[in-house]
Amino acid sequence: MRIVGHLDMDSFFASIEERDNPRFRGRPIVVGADPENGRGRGVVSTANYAARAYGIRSALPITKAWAFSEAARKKGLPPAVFLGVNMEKYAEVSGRIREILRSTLGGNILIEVASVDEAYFELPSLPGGAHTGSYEGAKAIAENIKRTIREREGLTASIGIGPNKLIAKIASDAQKPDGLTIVREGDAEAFLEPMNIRKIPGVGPKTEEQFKRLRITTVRDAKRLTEAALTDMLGKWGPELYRKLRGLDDAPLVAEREAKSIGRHETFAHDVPVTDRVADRKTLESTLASLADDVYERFLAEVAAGASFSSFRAIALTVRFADFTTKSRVVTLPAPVAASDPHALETLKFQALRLFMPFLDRRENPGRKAFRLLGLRVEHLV
DNA sequence: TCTGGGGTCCTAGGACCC
DNA sequence: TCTGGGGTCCTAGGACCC
Repeated sequence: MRIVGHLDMDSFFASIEERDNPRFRGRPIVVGADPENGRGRGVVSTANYAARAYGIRSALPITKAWAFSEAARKKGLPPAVFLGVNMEKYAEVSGRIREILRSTLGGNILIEVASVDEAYFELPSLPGGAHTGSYEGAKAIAENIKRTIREREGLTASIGIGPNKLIAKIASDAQKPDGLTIVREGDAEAFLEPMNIRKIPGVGPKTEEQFKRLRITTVRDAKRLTEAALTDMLGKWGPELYRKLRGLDDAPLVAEREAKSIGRHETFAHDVPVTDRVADRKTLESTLASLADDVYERFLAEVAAGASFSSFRAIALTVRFADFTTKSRVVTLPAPVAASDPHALETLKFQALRLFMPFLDRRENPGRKAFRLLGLRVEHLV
């Protein structure tokens, strides 16, 4: 038997901003793109619970968030406060929370940092299957973590405890915010059955749509399907989902994740047309160059910080057109480019440009569509 | 009301080799 | 005289997650 915990910070970015800006305390707060009075480009990153009451949530277009806020204002409610994403600050807080986890849990408890605002931990079990811990013990640990985060950071977190990562993660979401949900092994199936199929990590809009056509909305409904039927439907993911629907998951915690690629992409404030105008060409080329600078800088920083890789072998370019169609082009180089190579950045810029040039051309861009986004990524890190 | 930016993983087809 | 089977690498696209 395993005992796994999942810690999930509550509306992390927005909560940090609310904490750091006392004048916004209690107000709806939206962290994300600049709304530019309703004409902004981009989406909501995080909304606090007051903003969610207006219908504002993560991934919502910022224009729509603005409209919701305006609608509330016209009803005499406080409008939302819109703030940009200060990733450096959030990463710092994230690091301190990681330290709280480590010090609270002690040395022999495995921790997996899953993202800037999520982490798993697992209580050690003995080879025979007996357990050094218990669900009661896990509950005390979770309460201690939550209390310490509240005292030291002034933030709330939700924690789920279960027999595996899957159940722990779904449990942490079950009673947000400031929740603590414990699901014992024998209760896992009953816990999942009434839930919407979308609660299973890995089931997104497309899979949901496939299920809808079969009149399936809940986990209980989906359990009607045999493993073979799910495999026909979803390929390799089918058997995995078959087990997840039954609360089964043996994925181990991974203490140290290493990057497999490093990239950056940028949406233009206004689409850049394909013209012969020098200014437009300059915008495209200088954007590519600055993407390359950033990617290379971050790649170097990773290497310097002791990553297991020290070179890249592939370069990928992403182009998104005004109509949102997206194309990618990858080149795998004959030999890896080392971080120490004095021409590494030059190579990156040259290859980026080489991959991009055809998109200015009728062959790769017959409609002469304007560019919405450019992206650059180094892959195949070795 | 048009749809960010950082990623991971999977699929499928073609080239190429034995 | 029309076509095998296994394996690897590469490329493009898409689903999904936070």
